[in-house]
Amino acid sequence: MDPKYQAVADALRRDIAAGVYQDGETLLTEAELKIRFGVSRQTVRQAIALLESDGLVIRRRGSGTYVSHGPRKRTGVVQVGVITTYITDYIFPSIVRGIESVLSTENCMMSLSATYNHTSRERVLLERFLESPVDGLIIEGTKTALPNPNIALYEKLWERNIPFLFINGFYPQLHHSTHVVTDDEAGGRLAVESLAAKGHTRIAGIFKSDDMQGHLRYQGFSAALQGLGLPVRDENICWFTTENKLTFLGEGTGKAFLSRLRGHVDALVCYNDEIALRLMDALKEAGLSVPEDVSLISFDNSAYAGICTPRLSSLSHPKDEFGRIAASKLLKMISGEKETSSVMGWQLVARDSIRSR
Amino acid sequence: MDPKYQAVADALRRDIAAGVYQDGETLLTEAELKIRFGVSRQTVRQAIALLESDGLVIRRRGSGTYVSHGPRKRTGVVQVGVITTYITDYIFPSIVRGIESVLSTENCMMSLSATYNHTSRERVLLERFLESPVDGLIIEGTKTALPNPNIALYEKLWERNIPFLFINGFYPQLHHSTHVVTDDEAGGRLAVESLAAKGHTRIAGIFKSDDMQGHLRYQGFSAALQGLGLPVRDENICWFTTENKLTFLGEGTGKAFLSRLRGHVDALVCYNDEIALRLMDALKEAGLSVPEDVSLISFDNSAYAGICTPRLSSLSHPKDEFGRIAASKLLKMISGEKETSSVMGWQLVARDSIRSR
DNA sequence: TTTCATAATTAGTACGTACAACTATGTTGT
DNA sequence: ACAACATAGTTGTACGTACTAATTATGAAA
Repeated sequence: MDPKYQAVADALRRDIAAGVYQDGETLLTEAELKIRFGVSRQTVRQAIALLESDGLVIRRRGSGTYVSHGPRKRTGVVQVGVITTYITDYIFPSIVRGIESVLSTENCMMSLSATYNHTSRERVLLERFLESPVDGLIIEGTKTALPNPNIALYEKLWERNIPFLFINGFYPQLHHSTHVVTDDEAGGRLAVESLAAKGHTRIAGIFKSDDMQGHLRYQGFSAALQGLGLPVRDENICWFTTENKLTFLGEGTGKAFLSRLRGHVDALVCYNDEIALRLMDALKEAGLSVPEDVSLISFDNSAYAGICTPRLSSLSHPKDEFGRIAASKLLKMISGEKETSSVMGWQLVARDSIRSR
Repeated sequence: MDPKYQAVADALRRDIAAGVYQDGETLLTEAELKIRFGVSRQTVRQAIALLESDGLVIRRRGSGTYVSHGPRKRTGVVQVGVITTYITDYIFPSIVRGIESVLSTENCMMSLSATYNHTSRERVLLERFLESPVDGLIIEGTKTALPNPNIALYEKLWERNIPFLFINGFYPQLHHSTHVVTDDEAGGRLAVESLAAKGHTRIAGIFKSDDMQGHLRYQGFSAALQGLGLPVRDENICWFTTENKLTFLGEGTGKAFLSRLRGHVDALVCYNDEIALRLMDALKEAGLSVPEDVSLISFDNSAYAGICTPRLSSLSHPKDEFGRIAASKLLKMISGEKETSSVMGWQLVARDSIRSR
């Protein structure tokens, strides 16, 4: 037979599960329970200790024992999980620094992990965060242009009442999710218009096919071309993916795209600085010089952009600020506030990779 | 004042940490403890309950209370805390990436925080990690050349059986701590010898005064000068700190040091690339050119070193590897193995900042 | 109505006692 | 030599009492 304190704890567990007690309300004092169950106060305390270690109730000296039947328990330190595609490369250090700068002022700890843009890793990470729960998550979507196989896990986060927020890319399948993103469609337009303003008319583009950013930048790109009455040729568009980004310029369609440039194209819109750098190498290899033969514009304004030769003209967004906004938004969500999504604009940082015609 | 059961628990934790009790052996019965501490058996039980929930002891009814002095049970997800001075600047992204690459293959989560080289922040972080415990910690020491005010917290980690490991710098006050560091004394010697090999004899140095790395590099620096029969002049040494690193070259002793260089000094050993870059700016300002007027060698071989003009000759250590070694060592410590410290060597990456005389 | 002091209420700490359940060990009987 | 039993020692459960510390409610005073 179970000991009495076990029996009392079980009875209380059942009551709590059945919803006998309201959420934040105090419904059971030790004195009352002592009478109700006909046991000593010590035994009641022993039972409640079990519930407390399960996180079902919270005891507050002088006040009462509260059923924490619902959302969050906010015990001192707030645990925030951050899932990005990469941690320490490219523009991510800046974003992470922004996030950290906000979290460090609050009483927060940041658990950082990387997906390397693989949904399989995203799945593993989400499962870990579900197993040892956090108070909130900041997530950079993985391959957001493709149907995401981990939607069920995100819905589990919803059920567990763990707030989460997307940065850079999010999943359209998940309705009403909050996100902090750049206005990539507008960015695509701005890139084309910046080139057109310098007299370029034959404009090609390289885009990433598995990210929503790639699709949107392409969308803005082609919309702007149409708006300016410039031709949109399929053969002037080159697509790459996470998996072939290191090699696509040297093989298959990428190689064909490159060899077609001379004489057909004045300017190129690049998905981001990382690819722009690879492209510049490939162009040099092919005997084309930037910006004399081809002008170049890209996205992100990473540290590389100001360093390479020629220096890259690149669209910029405030990366630290980006992280700070995301972090403070998430903290508000954790404390129960509703938050709406933010969309941030791009600004051209003009350098040497665009030539006037 | 702490309640008695807390005091008893703390005393027992200390004893266990100090190795008073053998591992599997039962060494403490409630009756004995009751007499030893002069408290009631209930109070003893309350204390032991704390130890048990920490996994330090195991109670077996009818048998005794056993010190489980060994590895803690690896239940599911392993939480690893990482405390560095900075997260996203300089060489830290590489180190963090190394750590992450190991942790991600195991079932680990990484909680990342930065001290910005302030012991007050180190204190806050350690308190947080004690409050919501992790399975292990990788810590970069803060101002390791100065007496550390948070030693008591580190000893608490010992008592709690939470393994921790230092990288880059550690605290000599903490005996028998494990660390993964570079051989800074040898580095200091190598820097001087590399300059001397190019014919430099009048060699000055800039070092950080609040890190042990600074002291050791200086130690190797001056030992090498003496070994080569070269003069070691105090006025050829410039010290800076975390707090004045942005400004010291423009004021006070730093300014005086700079203005003394011309005509008195052939070559400079710099604490690291970050300071070397600032120095190069200051030298240009002062009308001195590198390497024509002054040769320069520094430490860390950061990404900057290959980019700036002139490109910096810098001592290098494998930063990713550094993080990987630290992480896998910690994981072994978490599973109960004893680990010894590692010291890694430096290798000169020669570029353009050293001129032959 | 606000402010402040006080009382009442509630959980936390600490001690004590008694007995139950279990384990280890030694003793006895076969 | 082996099994059954008894016993001492250990932790677990349960109750009781008394007091402390924190919070909340109350009521008087301003």
